Amino acid sequence: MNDIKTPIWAARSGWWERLQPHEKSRVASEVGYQTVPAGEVLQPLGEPALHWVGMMSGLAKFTVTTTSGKPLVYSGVGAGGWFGEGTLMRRGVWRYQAVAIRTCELALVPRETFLWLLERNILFNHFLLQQLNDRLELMTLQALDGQQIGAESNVARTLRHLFHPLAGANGGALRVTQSEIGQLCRLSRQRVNQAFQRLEADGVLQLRYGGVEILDAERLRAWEFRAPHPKAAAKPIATRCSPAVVPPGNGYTCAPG
DNA sequence: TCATTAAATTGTT
DNA sequence: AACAATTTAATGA
Repeated sequence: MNDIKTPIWAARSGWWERLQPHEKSRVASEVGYQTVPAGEVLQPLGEPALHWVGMMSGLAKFTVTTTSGKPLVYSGVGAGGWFGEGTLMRRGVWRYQAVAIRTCELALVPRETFLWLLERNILFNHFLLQQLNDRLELMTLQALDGQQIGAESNVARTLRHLFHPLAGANGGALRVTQSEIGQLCRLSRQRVNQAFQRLEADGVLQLRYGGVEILDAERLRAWEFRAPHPKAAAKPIATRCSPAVVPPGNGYTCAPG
């Protein structure tokens, strides 16, 4: 009775070990599986979300359709990642599309099972909070793209987001081509290649054929906030004070030069 | 197991 | 975008 069948995706799921034994057995007995070929959607837009979706293998991009009709890629998910919890929690319909960049093998946890865990297991809730917080930070930083953020920061952020679920597993090896990274952060493959080489020169990763190996996760994270132009970084807001702007005797002093 | 070929991916311009 | 070089995967002897 106590022999719980451990699904093959459990080790890298990030949340399986947080379940009680009887919770594990329910999930293991109710989880479903599906394979989605490259280029097809993982979940039908506009229809009620029926499952919490886990990526056993493959790579997918999240897109929304803008008013101009063109799909806008805003995030991605790789092997070990799970998505759909937001839509499940509000018991809503899919408002975004997940499109398979490569063939994806999915694990599907039924909605009722997910909501059941959500109501009873505090450790499971902590996992979801951490994941939602990660995604919130990811998108907050995306607002800075093209402004004070360089391509290296963009690539570093996308890499961290993708390999986070399986950090530690595979020693940080991530099977993602440079072209696929380009799709996820809307950069040309060439620019991604350039960014990769700079990151490799800094020692944060090792380039491999068809993937990368993360060597230093902390330094990779530091790249997310590095300014693109070191020269123009140290510019004070005001270098000179004019008497017309700051009248004398108000307590302010003017910095020389 | 090895050699040959095609396909995929990378690095460069 | 185009090109050459490199790596992997597939095939058959």
